[in-house]
Amino acid sequence: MSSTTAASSPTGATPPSDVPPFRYTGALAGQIETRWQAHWDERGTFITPNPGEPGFDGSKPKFYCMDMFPYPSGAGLHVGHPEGYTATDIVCRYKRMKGYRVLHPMGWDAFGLPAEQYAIQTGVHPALTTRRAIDTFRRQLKRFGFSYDWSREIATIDPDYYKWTQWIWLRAYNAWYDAESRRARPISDLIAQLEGGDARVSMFGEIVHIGERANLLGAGGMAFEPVGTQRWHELSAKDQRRFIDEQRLAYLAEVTVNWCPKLGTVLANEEVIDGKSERGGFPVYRRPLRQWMFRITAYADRLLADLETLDWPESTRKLQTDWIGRSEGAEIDFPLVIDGAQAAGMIDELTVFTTRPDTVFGATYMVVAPEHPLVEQVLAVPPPAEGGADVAGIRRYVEAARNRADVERMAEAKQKTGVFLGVYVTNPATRAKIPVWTADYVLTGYGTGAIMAVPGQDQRDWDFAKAFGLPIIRTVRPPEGFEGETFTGDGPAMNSGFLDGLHVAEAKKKIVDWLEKEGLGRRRVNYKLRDWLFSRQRYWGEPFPIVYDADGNHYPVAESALPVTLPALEDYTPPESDDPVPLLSKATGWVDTTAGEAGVSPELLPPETPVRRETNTMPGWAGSCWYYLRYCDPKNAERFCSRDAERAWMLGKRSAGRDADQHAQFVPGVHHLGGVDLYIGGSEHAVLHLLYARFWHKILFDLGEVSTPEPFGKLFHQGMITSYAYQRGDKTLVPTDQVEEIEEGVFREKATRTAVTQVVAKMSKALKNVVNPDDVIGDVGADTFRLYEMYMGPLEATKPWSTRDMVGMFRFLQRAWRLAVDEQTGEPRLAREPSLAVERQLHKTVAKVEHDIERLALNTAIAALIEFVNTATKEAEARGTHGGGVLTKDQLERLALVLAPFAPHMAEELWSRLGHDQTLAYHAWPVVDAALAKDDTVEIPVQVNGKLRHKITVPAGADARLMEGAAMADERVKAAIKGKTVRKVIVVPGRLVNIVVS
RNA sequence: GGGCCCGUGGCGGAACGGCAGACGCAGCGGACUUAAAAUCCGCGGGAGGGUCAAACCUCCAUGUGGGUUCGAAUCCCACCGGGCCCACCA
Repeated sequence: MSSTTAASSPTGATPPSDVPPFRYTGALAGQIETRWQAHWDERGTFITPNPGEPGFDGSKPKFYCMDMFPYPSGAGLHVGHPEGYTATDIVCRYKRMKGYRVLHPMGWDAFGLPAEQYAIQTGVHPALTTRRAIDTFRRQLKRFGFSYDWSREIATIDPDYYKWTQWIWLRAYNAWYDAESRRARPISDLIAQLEGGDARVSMFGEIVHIGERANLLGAGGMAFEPVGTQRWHELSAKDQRRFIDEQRLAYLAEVTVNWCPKLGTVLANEEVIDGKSERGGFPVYRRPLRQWMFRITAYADRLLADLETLDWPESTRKLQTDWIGRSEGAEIDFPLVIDGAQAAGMIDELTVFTTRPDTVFGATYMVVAPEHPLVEQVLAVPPPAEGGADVAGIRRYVEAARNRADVERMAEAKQKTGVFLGVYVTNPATRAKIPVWTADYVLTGYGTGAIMAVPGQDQRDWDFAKAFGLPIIRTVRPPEGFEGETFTGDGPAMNSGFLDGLHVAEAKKKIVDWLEKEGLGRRRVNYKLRDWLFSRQRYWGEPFPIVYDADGNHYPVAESALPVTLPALEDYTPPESDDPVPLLSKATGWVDTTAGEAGVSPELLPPETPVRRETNTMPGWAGSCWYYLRYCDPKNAERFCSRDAERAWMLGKRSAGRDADQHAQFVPGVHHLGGVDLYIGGSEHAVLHLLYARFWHKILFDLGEVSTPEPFGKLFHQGMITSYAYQRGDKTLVPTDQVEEIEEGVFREKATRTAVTQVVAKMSKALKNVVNPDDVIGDVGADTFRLYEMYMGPLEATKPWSTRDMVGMFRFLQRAWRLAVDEQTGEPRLAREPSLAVERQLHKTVAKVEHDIERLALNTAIAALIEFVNTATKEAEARGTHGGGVLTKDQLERLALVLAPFAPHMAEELWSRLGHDQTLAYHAWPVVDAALAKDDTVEIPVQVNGKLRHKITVPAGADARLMEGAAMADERVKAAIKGKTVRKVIVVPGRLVNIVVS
């Protein structure tokens, strides 16, 4: 018996000899469960055929139901894992009985840092430790009796799997985003356009379509022969190559990265929390580095717009919306005041993005990010030292800003820092000459990396202006008596020339119209979302299918040569360096090869060409971006997923309503939103995984590889399972094993005998309040465990684990068992005649369970089952049928069927004891007789002035007149309204009567 | 600093704007037992009245204070408390 379940466990001890042989004990539950699990495994009960395979029935509606696959850690499952898994299992088992063909797979998100860090310590290959962890997870999951199709099991570390991860990446590498048609297209289309002369290249490296309206920056709507563009054939081969490489959806770029020396890798913005690494909490520094990027920004508008079409939690849609961060505003050009010589190609104007163009009259200075090109230019060609420009000071500031960890920057966030660059621009509205500063409160990645500072209307600018004595001009009149600093509310414009008197909205419109007319600016939508940094310096990830020649040009590995397999290393210790060095560079024999060996197409490079492999690897998110597609066809060697299989499982008719997919039909070739029908996982993935996967899916959709625009039609987050913990007066937590309960609800710390209070906290090893699922199942069985976790509360809620409470679910199963099975003989207990009351209750229960499963209210569904069992048990008591049964065979069968999604092992056992030799997994769900599910008469509360006075009993279908009459005729109601004037009578048929008197 | 969510018995939680506390745990009482465990049955928000005991009756109760409504745990506003997320995004 384990230490985690209290001594009060009903079943843990060896049963004494007087326990009936067929009593439902933990031991019997264990026998029943392992027997049925073996049965399902041997018969392949939950193996799901694909189109073209025997047993596939395309006439059934599809239901694709998926869990977020786990990272198999060495520690094994914790109680949080089975929460979501049990919920999906219940829904899947229910849907099968409802006649759906159900796809319910499981796999492993197996690349990741812990295995690599373990390898650094021990030298054991991560593949080995990961395989072991997977075996443990699989064994543990099977013990829960989840109805996964294990024949579809995948792991992201399988070369057969990551071959296709690399393949999809190559598809993105060989694609570009066509802004005209708003979709990704093969890059060969772009080359054909350029070669055919339909498009040109602007001096800013943008594509200009001939005959279309030019989208050239500052071109002012020019058509035909745009100035400053070049014909494709006028470009050198090198420039052509560079241009094409810059257009790719997966592209290489020198970017400022988040470098984490402790982890020995760079991190995506999403992986940096408060300037520290999400994993480990180590400091993160900014470094310029040449890295693989994903052009997710090209999809910002579609990722935003399509959120509306998804049946997702509101909170998650909002998180993604905020992350994408759309804001409408304008770009405004501020020409540089040029005093000295200006060489060709030098910056001569500063363009800023602002959401408040109406405040441009109040722009008294400018700020650029320390990484802004203007800073480089100032350092290279120092301006005249007018106004105290100090080149050495600028250099010092910029260096410091770059090398400072983000944590430090944030700690200092309130204290504004910056230096004057010694240059000026002209405010296009006021024609005033205003100074340009650099400061780290302006971020390089957002907008243009430069701002116009309006201290009167922006608190950050106000703080900066105060710190450096810069002028402040209010451009919106604050309300009477306003005593704050910056005023950000609405009000009439002031000090703003022709805008004066206009409120913010009109002022914005007027100024942008003016700017556009004058060619000084333009309307602009800006997104917070930045391109996705996709390189990591780790070992345990997917290698890129890329090599470099001696000149540093990159070449893709041909699709036919995939996968590029990860080499083994002798030593996993990261290279000693202050700068990011990929771990794979240690595999010198693998890194240095030839184009032919690496599998580069001979059309791109002669096979003997010496090449160096890309040594960065893909981040942990890569494998999870498309695993739901691989499940559809996990063994396909020709394609990541056959088109038939993809359509069979992803394409489905869905309408917007939550429960509206009940009668969905699979119609080949018809275009619906579709995707996974139910995806359950933690809300910690609300932005990262779920945004990345949507992005990959849209690329595949654009390239014609998948048939739906979104991967996950319906998403649901299960809540966290927490635990009780104990808190001292100073709010520190005491490990659970150092606390004793001295009386009901009163706790104290054993060592000090001081009182502690019970609080709810995350389970943690340090607090000694971690529950091991294996122990619990060993005591009470998987069915009880499943019921307990689903009964704890609403699926989405955070709930504390309480082992003590589990006995309730065990007792329920025991009562259900005793209702059906003779504890002495093991024979079914059958009634000859059904009780009408019990029959009615059964219909009600089936209806309630059905309704609740559809809305994922599994706790109340179980409550309904308990009520039925209690009703039937009482009926048995009343009849005195201790030896015989109270339920007929038919009723017991229906009980087994509705119990099956929740406690599948017991349900199968009952089903087989009732004489069936086939599994109930695909048996039809019991039909509800609506007439029987309703009572003949109902009790109706009668209120007087909204206060409950009495109850009356009326026929179920009673109309308002009948109800009012019955209420008025009731003696007690008469007494309550005696001597008063009835003003109004409100009757809600079937619900209540309210008599308003005075 | 901004945003979102949540406050209901001793505990977990029920409750399309319509009987607050379903169901479970813990507790109490009883049955069975030499006894205990297990099991089964019953009782259960608070205060007061009523009764041998019940039934029953009255008032107060969903963090606090307002509001909307015939009627509010539910909708709106403010505050208090707890949690989560984002955070110099111009």
